[in-house]
Amino acid sequence: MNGKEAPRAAGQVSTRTRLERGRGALGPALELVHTGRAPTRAVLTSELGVTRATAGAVAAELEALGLIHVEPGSAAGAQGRPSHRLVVADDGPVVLAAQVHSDGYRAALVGLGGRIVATTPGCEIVDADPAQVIGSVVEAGAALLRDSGRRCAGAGLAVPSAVAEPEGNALNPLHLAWPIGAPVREIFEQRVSGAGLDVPAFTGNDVNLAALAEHRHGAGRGSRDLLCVATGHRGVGGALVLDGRLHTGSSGLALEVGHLTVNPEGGRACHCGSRGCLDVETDPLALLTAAGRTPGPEESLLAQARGLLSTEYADRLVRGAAEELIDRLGLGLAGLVNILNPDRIILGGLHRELLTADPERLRAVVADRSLWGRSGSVPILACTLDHNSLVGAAEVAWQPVLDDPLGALST
Amino acid sequence: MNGKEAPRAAGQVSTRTRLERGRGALGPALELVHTGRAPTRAVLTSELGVTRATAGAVAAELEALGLIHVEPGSAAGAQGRPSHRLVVADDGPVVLAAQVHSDGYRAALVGLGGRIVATTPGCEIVDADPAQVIGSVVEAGAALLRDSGRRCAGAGLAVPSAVAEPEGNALNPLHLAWPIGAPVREIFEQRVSGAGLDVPAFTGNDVNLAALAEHRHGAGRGSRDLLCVATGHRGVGGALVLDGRLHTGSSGLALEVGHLTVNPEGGRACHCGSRGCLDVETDPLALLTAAGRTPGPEESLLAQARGLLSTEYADRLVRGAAEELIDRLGLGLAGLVNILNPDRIILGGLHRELLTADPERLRAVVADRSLWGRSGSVPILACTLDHNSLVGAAEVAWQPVLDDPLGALST
DNA sequence: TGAGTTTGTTCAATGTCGGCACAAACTGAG
DNA sequence: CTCAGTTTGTGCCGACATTGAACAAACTCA
Repeated sequence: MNGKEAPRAAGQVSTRTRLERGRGALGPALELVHTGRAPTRAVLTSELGVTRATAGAVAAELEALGLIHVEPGSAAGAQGRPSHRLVVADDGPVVLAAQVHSDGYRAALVGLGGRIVATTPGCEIVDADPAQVIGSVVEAGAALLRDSGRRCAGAGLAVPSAVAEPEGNALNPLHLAWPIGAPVREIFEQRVSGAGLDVPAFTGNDVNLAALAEHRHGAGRGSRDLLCVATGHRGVGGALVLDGRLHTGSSGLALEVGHLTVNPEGGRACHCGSRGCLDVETDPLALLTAAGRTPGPEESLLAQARGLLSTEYADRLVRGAAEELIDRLGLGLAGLVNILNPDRIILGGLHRELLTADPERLRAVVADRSLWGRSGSVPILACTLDHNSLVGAAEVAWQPVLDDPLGALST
Repeated sequence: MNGKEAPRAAGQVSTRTRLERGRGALGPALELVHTGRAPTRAVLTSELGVTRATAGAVAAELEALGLIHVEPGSAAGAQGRPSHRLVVADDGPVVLAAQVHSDGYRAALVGLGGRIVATTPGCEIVDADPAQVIGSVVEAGAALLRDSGRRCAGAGLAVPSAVAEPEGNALNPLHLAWPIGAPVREIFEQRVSGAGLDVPAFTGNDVNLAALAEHRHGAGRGSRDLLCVATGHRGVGGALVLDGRLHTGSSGLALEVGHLTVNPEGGRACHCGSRGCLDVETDPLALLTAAGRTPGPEESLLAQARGLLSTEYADRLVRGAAEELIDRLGLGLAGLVNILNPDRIILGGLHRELLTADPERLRAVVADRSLWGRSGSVPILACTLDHNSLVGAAEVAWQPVLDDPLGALST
């Protein structure tokens, strides 16, 4: 108990320890390469706002970590010495991405840059128990991982439900027949570590994750205020990406846009108790019934609705139904524009098809019902990424590495 | 043209120059003192996450800049050596804050910590020309500044209109009889520099600025996702403060909540062409007419509505009118909660009075129409600051100093 | 082939911040 | 009143990321 031999450990320790620091610009640099905004070392230098010396050191360190490759030379055609190309390492670590939706589940390995390295085929769900389903998809992903022999840096899961923060419970997995409040994050974390993976695991809403993926690798690139609205098989989801970060609100429930009123004169009854909600007015079932079709059991509602739009759009009834949905969707988007003032809107699922069917009509409705200035003429684009929820699940799994490559990979 | 004598200046210069850097933690430290979150040097140390040595150096530098005072000792009652108190300098710089609303204008000098150092009485508007009005309020502020003899660090103006970014035009100054699109920022900047003040000048919407002020010094302290809704004399405004920063959207038009539909069964006609908008259903005029009163010309509508609530709330007709407005307001807030998922809501203007009249009713409506989890039980509080728009105008004027004290004050 | 341009590399200098030791200022018990 | 215990302020040194500048390398164009 001699003070000299046992100096107090709790003296004036700062919150940031040495280990988790690493080189300061390492994270931002990796994010620039990851999102394709730094194709060469020269633009990395200017994007980071540092000297060439620092950028060189940072790039070298990322290469030493096995995350990127620095490829010298390459005839650029421009004047001066060609800059080294920065590319994502094709033999680097991957993350395990998983998605569950009302029609099935899928697992994949995703590298930096949003590249899907390997994927399982879509599997059907045979059990309504969330622990079973999540266990299956994690197992499928772990099998992919074993086959690939690559290092795993994290795991992410996309579910078709709002996920409450900070608990990680699925609050409305209505179309999965899961119990309300199912602890999906806890289940996923358990299954991931149960599969022998000692990596951080994240769970999020599928539309949120899709928006994140589109922001980094798809139609949302470069946007600072990105609004994403999508309908999958049933119901409508929304997401907002602000300054490159997903905005999920204080408890993960932001952008639950399904119950915006878009049919003031009544409309279809919604399970929320109200009528004319975006959820029931613009989803695949709404299109089918508006077109006078009775949905069959052989295909998913989304597939049937898509088929209707692509093959029978000339039909007067189908076209009328589509225009009705477009008007309703436009009303909902205009309401969101007045509140959020995004600089870009991207649409996924059936909404994507509605946009491509008649982009002018949708844009006109949004502009007409938005109030002032340029907010009404916000660009509306279609999602461009395949499996964007899956890639989004990978994005959140990558995030710790993007924030602090040295710290996340040293463990 | 000798390369040796004239070295290229554009070599590998980084974007951050030496002058605008200053000590790294200087800005965060000043913000902590400014918002009252660092009353002593000890908590400054822990809040910044640095060592005592660094915190001491930072505090000393802020004192050398004349922004704060470091007062040694002060019997704290607790164990150990009492920590030096950090207080805002009462002889330091001030900013010029100005506000224009439909009833008049006011100028003030505001120090750090949101302290109003001096203020003009409320002045009536005699001219509908924005340049005249803004000129008058700047002149009044400049006179205050001359009398005080203190240094001016910036200027801010609050206007009752959406302000489009990046131009700074007032898009809906309807109740001021200003032309739509009046270049208020340009006018304000011109008048400020015309008054001999070589300081940055900022212009914003009054509710936005009020929300910022409440976040830093009032009912919004500590909130990470703050929603503010307020009605002044006519119309309803909203604001969102995310992580301490005002969220104005991509072109300054976010949170234009006035045209949310809150009366689905028709309701009053709004100038936007629709019916049942929040704007016309919950403003002072709506209360007066719902209570069967014809507004008189002697007082402002807000004052008359406030008077009605405070003196005649026992009246069946008045109470019924108030409850109708509360239900409509609750419907609007619930819609915003579903989209934004704030962790706190604060209400200003007449909405504040409606909340205090029957808080339970309002909270019940919001909870009933919000969808899941805790998002519906979000705390709803009344604004607490006097002149919060004025203090908010000061906040944006202070912002450059808070971001980089050394750079902002060295010029 | 050489001038001009742009980029990568090396290295010393700089400034910030962490870690440590010690002094200072208070409380509370005997 | 004194002394142990606790918490905070200060001075000093070292680690280290980053700058700045000089120089080499790689390409285009005349």
